[in-house]
Amino acid sequence: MVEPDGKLKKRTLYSDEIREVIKQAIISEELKPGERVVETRWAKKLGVSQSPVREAIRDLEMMGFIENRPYQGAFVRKMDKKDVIDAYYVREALEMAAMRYAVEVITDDQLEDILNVMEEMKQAVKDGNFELFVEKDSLFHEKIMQVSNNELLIKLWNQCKIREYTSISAWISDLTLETLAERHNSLYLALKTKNKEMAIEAVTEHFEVLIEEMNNIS
Amino acid sequence: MVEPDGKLKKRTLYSDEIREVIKQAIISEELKPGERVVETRWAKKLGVSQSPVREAIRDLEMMGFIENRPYQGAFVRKMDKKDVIDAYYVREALEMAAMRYAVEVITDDQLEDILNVMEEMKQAVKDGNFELFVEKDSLFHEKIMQVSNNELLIKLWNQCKIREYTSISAWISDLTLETLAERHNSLYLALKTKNKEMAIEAVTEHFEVLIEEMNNIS
DNA sequence: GTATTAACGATTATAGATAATTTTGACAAG
DNA sequence: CTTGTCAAAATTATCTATAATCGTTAATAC
Repeated sequence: MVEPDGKLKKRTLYSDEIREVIKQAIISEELKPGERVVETRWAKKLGVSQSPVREAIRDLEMMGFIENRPYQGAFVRKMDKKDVIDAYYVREALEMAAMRYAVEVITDDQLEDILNVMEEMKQAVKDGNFELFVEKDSLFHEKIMQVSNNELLIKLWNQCKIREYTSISAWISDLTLETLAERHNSLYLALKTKNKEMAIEAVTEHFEVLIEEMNNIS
Repeated sequence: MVEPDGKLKKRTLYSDEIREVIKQAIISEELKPGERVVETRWAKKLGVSQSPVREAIRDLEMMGFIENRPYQGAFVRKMDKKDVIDAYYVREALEMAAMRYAVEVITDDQLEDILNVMEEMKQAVKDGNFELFVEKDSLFHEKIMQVSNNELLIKLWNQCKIREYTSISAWISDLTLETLAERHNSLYLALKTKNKEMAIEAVTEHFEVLIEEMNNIS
């Protein structure tokens, strides 16, 4: 499988890789909301058979990117304002659960790790690097979730986090990134001081603001 | 497709049906935790091809029944005490979110519906019908979730609810079913009086007790 | 003209066969 | 007795082909 020039040449693509390709197509809006995702088309396009494409589509359905109707096909999920707000409510519940537990068990190493991510996030804002900000923001919350050490919690959280991708770019411009970044301070502070009430307050406020801003778009 | 005797004779099984068959095998412990679920075996056993069995297994993985490792196979998930407690914490978070919203929007019809289910649940206890109790208990909570009108919330809740199946039978005998049934009263009352604080209190207590009892087992 | 049905094309879902990967077990070397 | 190598067996992942289903359009009956 290793060619003379040292490059890897794979015989075929795995369903995981196909999933990522289609996912990127959705995120980049190459595939638009409501549009159909035809198994055979993508199979031909990627030079693979129908089976792994089918699996990829099923995975994307579970992740919330796609809606699947029996014998009718798969469609890129349309996400309206309510969907996004609903997702925020769920995320609030899950991150609240994580934080309540995290303040009791977080280690110094984990605290430092999270602080670093927050600094990188602020730097990304200063540099005006939107992509990097989104990545670091996501990582910041992910680190907190991981402290909870609750596999199921993390799994579900990942499923509702996804829904941001397609919407965030639409409204982020109306906010100053700085404000968003600064808001993570209180989350970090609650963890650092191991203050449960502050943690609850911080999460509540974090999402109140996000939901509020989402409501003001229309 | 309809035979002379009037029975339906299907050409083949759909993956959904296969999923249910395997799920039942897991719940009934015909397939034990840790045991392997071999695609080709089940295909032969059910007289279908590998494809729909594979899909069924993937679905069961998403539902938390099965653990899948690439090129190694699928195994019935082992569920230890921590897994069950973790699931309770997540359920608490999700049901809390649902209740907070439900008290504000619940209609009289929905209230009556929930009351009826609660009565049926208590009746099942009186009759000593364990299976029916579990079904009604599940339905009770499901109805509350539905009031929230948050699709994502319901979807995730369904995923963590599943984890009870395999564990509940192991410890339920140590509790009086009556106590369990009675505990739903405060949940209903909070909804009826549309009292947010009472709702929060009720959910918190409900799961505190469940988690406590889970901890007191082995 | 409208409603109902039949046939077609496109696509999904499954079947049957092949390729890729891991696991197992026998055997040899240390 | 342990470790490592190799081939065979078992199983997963994918490929190709076929069957089932849906949506549409055209034809027919009323």
